[in-house]
Amino acid sequence: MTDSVRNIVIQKLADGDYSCPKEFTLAMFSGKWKINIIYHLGHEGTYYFHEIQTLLPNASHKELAKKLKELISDGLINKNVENDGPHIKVAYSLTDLGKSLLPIINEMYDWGKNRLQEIHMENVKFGLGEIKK
Amino acid sequence: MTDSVRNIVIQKLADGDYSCPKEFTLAMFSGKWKINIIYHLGHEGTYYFHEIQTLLPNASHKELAKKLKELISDGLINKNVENDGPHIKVAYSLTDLGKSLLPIINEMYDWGKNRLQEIHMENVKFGLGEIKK
DNA sequence: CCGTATCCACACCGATACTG
DNA sequence: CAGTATCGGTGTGGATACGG
Repeated sequence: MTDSVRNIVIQKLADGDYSCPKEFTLAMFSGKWKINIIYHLGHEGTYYFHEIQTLLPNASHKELAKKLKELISDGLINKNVENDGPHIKVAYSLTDLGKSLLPIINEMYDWGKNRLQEIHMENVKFGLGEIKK
Repeated sequence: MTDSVRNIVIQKLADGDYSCPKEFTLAMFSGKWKINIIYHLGHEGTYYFHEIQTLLPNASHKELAKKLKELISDGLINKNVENDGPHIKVAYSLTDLGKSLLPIINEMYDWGKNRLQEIHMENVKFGLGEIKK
């Protein structure tokens, strides 16, 4: 998904418009890969940038960096630069604010899992001709 | 926000890829105005198309119709056409599946409300110079 | 190793207008 | 009243490359 909600919300805040709390929350994790980043950091702890890359192999280097930057500016994750030898390693982890989002994301996970199972079963039945509908 | 998650998820389903339940759920209500539509229908019941238009005055006629159509095809809302006199009235309401999404949206509302209050207070304090940071 | 810039394709969404 | 088509501006995100 894209991210236009986030820009709209940012604009609203700049205008002193504090309406629509649910859109604000949605803006936190809509935007490609964000919900996955939060989920992984929430369930498995700290990751280095290159580790996140391997966790999300389809995410481009550029977008990952961009989304991590946005998550930082939204206060959801921390960044920690380690000067480890010749190269730099950057560690990311959830802030307390980021952690407070986990219950919602977990609920989304559960809802989606149930719904996907339903759809899958419907498709199988449909494919076998057991349901005409 | 935009809607590309939804297309990605639809594509995944077509490919038999049932991974990433949280992205699937996210795809249900990301897309401009969708979360507001679900919220209103969930809290206040059935609305006619033109009523939804007045509830969301900034939403264009076209996008509203499009998003409602998507919500129907996702199984979240029902459509009911009434032949009421010279003109047609179309009533929309949540399905049981749509209702099952309300706890998540309500949690998003609460999280956003709290967070917006925090931000607002920080800004006020910052504006008054009470916090340097 | 990590961040950012450029270029480009494409999807979204608004305004508008036309149909039933 | 409700749905759809067209056109055009704009934002998103991928590939690639360069800088720190």
